[in-house]
Amino acid sequence: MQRNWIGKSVGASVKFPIAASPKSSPKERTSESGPNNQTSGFGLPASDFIEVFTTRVDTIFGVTFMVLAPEHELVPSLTTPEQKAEIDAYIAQTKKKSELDRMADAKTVSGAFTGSYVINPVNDEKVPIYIADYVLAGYGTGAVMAVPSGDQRDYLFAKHFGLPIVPIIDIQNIETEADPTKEGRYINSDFMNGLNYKEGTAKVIEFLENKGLGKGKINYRMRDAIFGRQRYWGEPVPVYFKDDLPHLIEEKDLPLILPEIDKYLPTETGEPPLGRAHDWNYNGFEYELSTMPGWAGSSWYWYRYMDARNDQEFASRQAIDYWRDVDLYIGGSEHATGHLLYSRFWNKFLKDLGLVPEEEPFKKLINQGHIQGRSNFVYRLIDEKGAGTNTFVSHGLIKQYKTSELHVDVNIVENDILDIEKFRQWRDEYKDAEFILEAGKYHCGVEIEKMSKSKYNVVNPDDIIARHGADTLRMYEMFLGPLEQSKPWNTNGIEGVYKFLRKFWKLFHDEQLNFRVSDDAPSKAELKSLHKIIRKVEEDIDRFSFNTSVSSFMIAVNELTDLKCNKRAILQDLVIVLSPYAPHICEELWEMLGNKAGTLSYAVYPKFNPEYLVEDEFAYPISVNGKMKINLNISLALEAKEIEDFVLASPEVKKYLDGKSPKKVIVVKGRIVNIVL
RNA sequence: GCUCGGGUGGUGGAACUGGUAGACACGCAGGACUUAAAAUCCUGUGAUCCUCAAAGAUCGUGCGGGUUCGAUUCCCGCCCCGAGUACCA
Repeated sequence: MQRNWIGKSVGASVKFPIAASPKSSPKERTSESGPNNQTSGFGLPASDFIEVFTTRVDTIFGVTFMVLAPEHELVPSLTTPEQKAEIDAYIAQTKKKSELDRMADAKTVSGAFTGSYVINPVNDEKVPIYIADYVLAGYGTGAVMAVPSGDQRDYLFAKHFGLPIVPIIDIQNIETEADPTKEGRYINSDFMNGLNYKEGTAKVIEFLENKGLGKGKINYRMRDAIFGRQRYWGEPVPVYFKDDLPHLIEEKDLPLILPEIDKYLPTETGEPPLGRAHDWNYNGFEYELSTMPGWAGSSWYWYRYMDARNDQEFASRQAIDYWRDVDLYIGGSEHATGHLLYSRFWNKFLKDLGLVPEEEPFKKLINQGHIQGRSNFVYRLIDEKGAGTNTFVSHGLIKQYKTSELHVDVNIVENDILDIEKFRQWRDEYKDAEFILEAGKYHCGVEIEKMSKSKYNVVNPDDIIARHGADTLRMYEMFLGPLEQSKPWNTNGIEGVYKFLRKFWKLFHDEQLNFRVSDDAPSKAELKSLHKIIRKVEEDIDRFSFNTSVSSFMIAVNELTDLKCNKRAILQDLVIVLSPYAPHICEELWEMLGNKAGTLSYAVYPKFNPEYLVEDEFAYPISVNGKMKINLNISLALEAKEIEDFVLASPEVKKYLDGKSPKKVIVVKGRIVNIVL
């Protein structure tokens, strides 16, 4: 995602000489363009050329016009007297359009002819110069060489203004739209004719370089790089103005602190809020009134966290060398292109200055998913006149009726079944509502949307905590699925987690719910259950897979319940392992087990002992031609050849062999046996 | 258009590094306990076919190919959904 945002494009920069027009001599143009009359990198006056950036310099023989952004600095000097009215009108029209309109309006073709021409450097053809708002002043040079046969925007523009469209590649199909292909061989391209894309590009760049009119170039585009904000909350910029020129304030006067102001609004004259400050100046000189954007601080704040009370420097070298970088960054993917990109950028800068040790600021990044809303609907019956009635049709039956869909509060719906009584109480207008039911129940429709009050799909966690407790909510959030996945909030499965916690509690209690834990030595099976979960949770935490841990806890508690296990030696360790997932209930049980209250967080995580998990037999799946047929219990002490003999000799397998001898037998010890017939 | 995710039962999801697809949970169905309900417990639950039953067979991880003894997993080509972004030459 960041690659896309940086916007690297590999291409070439090409200069198109402006054709001398009889009505405006080069001299006049030079005087008009004033400060632009500098020499360019090519050793010629900049204003005698229009420079463009292109990623397809190979298509230069297909150029049939040139387009400048309306804001381009050469527009006034290029406009001939006959075209002045049209150009002025067009510029006025684009200025009126907001940035948003311009984007929304992307499909409408508009533009105006300046009356001037440039010379195509490869074939000396005169090419008309237009202006159009599809060319952006802020990107490249604000000018494009238009190749209507290869670029769709140029194509539409050419069609609209009746400009020629010249095919330049033999296999190009340009009947209905532009064809940007790189396959095929060049035509209508003079010295490039017959060459392919790679050869042609090299050749044309060589040609332009020899003439001093072009060179290969890589363009970058950095968005949102503006560093000033006209608002109060932000770091003030340590700059003052003297004779209208900006100067940095002395280092000894840092940090510059935000001044107090009466209200956080622009001044009456339209200055930013800092303009309201009284006596806020630098030795009598005015400060810059903009403040820094949010990403100024967010691009390096983790270093400040390392040494927050340091009033001498942003953080001491000692602190930075100790903490170095951020081990794990968890955040939403909406930060991937903004905050996280700039953070890397700043960090590389700080590294180059030798102020920080690491090239990259974050070791690991996780984008957590978003919880979406899950809306429920009821379906109101419509009468012949098209008016809504007070009768509601269950979702499965709506095809048989004419209905309109209405959002219903998800808090009066359970597992998509509407609580009819609560619905009647929900709003006065529904108090006499009638229902057409399916098997006695009203089924609601479902849709995934943003969580929003207007959609009545907002679920308040407090309600869930009141009903099931904070541990249930916490575990259910983990149980829902992988951390990185977005999904709708849906409490349909919450009962399972709630039941699990009660079952867990019951392990420590007898049938009358008296606390009862035994000090007997644990059995092999109990130790196996415990150590399976110790290992599983350790692995799962390492890969941030919390949903699978919760499942495994359920398995462990189910097994221990079946074993009727109430042994301290097992349960105390289980409490420790479960405590990050269900801290409240575990803290309670920890204390009941006789430990000092509040010390569970300091308990040592139990040590996994693989010996308890050692098996001496394994139920090998036996497959025939890759398809699983049966399981055979075989000692794990046997080696591949012995396993093969055992399997082929067993009567259950002989049935599948049908008297034939197998072509091949694959044995993977401890995993599988596959017989190929 | 581009970039990044994702597609597995009725549902949320599991499957380590190519090795028993559907763990765990919800829902549903049936049963036990109960005057009843709640709670709790037990059994079943991918689809199709076959059978009185037991058992069995075939298909099955978005679609089409490929590699492999073996593919949800690897490769090639598509389709669909979600998020972000966009006249960027």
